[in-house]
Amino acid sequence: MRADARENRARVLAVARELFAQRGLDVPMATIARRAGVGVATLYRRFPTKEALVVEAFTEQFALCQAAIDEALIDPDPWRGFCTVIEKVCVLQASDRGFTAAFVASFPDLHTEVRDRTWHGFAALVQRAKDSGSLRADFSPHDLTLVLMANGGLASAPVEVAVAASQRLVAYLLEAFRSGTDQLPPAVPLSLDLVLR
Amino acid sequence: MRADARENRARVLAVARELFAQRGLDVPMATIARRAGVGVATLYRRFPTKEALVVEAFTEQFALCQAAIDEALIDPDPWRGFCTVIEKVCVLQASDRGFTAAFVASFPDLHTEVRDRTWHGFAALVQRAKDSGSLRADFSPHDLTLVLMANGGLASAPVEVAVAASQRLVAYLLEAFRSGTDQLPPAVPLSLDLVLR
DNA sequence: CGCCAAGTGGACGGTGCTCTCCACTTACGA
DNA sequence: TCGTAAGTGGAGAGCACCGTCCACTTGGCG
Repeated sequence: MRADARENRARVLAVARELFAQRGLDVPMATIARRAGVGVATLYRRFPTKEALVVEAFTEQFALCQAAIDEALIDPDPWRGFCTVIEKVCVLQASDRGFTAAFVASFPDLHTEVRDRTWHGFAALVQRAKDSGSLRADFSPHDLTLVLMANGGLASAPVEVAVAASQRLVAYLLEAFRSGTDQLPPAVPLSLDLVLR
Repeated sequence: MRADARENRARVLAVARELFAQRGLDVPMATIARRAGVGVATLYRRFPTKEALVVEAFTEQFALCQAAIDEALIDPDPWRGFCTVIEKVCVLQASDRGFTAAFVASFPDLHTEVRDRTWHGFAALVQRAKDSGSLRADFSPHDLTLVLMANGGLASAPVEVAVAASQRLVAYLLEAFRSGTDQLPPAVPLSLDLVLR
């Protein structure tokens, strides 16, 4: 690959990440191209479709999620590990407007590879937290999806507001996850497949 | 207005309500027209713009929200009143895919008239619940918006799933609203203006 | 230095949407 | 029954977007 081409590709990706974060996924490809100082054709040569660009632009964030889980599994305090994961992922989601959309948009592709690993990691985290007595027994791993979807609902607000709101929401939820005095409606098996439509 | 015209108008409105609930607000006007057995022109004659149709289609639901608050203010048990409002509104929102979008889409029009009334009603409800000692003191009326936005995030799932998920989410949140042992991040003044973009 | 594959940009086709225009039809008062 | 204003449907204007095509430019190897 020629040097100038590689540079252009990198610039496109950077611009895409920025615009997706600020304005969500419905930024026109032409806008991204213009802001990156290239023509649309260049953009499409590197990323055959918009979805491809989206996926590539967000793989970094997905890796961060995975890393958060891995790290939490090492934390000697199971409850703190559990909380940290939820807090980290929610901040990530709230501070990047395209995150949720990218997540579902790319799900058919991530397929079982990354997905199952993340899921099992989180399930383990949940079990550890339950065993230590800090997480309520009727918490379901599916509740992670519940949290993600709920938190995603904040994305329509401007970023700083969304982050602040997300922090308060997460604080409320974590408190509810810990105490566990009341009877809950049954857990809903929200595999993200469902969400994907 | 001629009899046949009135009938057509009603049919359009019914179809619109149904389709918006099932599929969200991005149903094409042509689809609504076809399903109602009329041409697009007829539709546009009655509702000069798509937004007008949306607003008209959802005024019923808005009234239901208002009624829920009024009713709750009469409830002798302040905490039960508070819970009922949140539960009712959230179910409404989760079972109708277009609800949230319609809510924000029509906000500039509802303007101060309905809006302030709803807001003051809810604030009163909150105060009552706090005074009775059942609602945590650091709960903010702005947290209603927080709940609405979070609950709105569930709307991308199929309706029955969304309702079930919403019920569990609300149960978690209400528990957190009641107990109130932990320190919270500050409330975020999420006036819906902000959400509107 | 010169060649050419790799790279480029902008015009353009295709699609799907909202809303308008206008020639035609129909309810209904007189 | 008949005239007419109210009502109607469908074609299409206008717009925004995704993705393609092709004549042109340029980096960098030999």
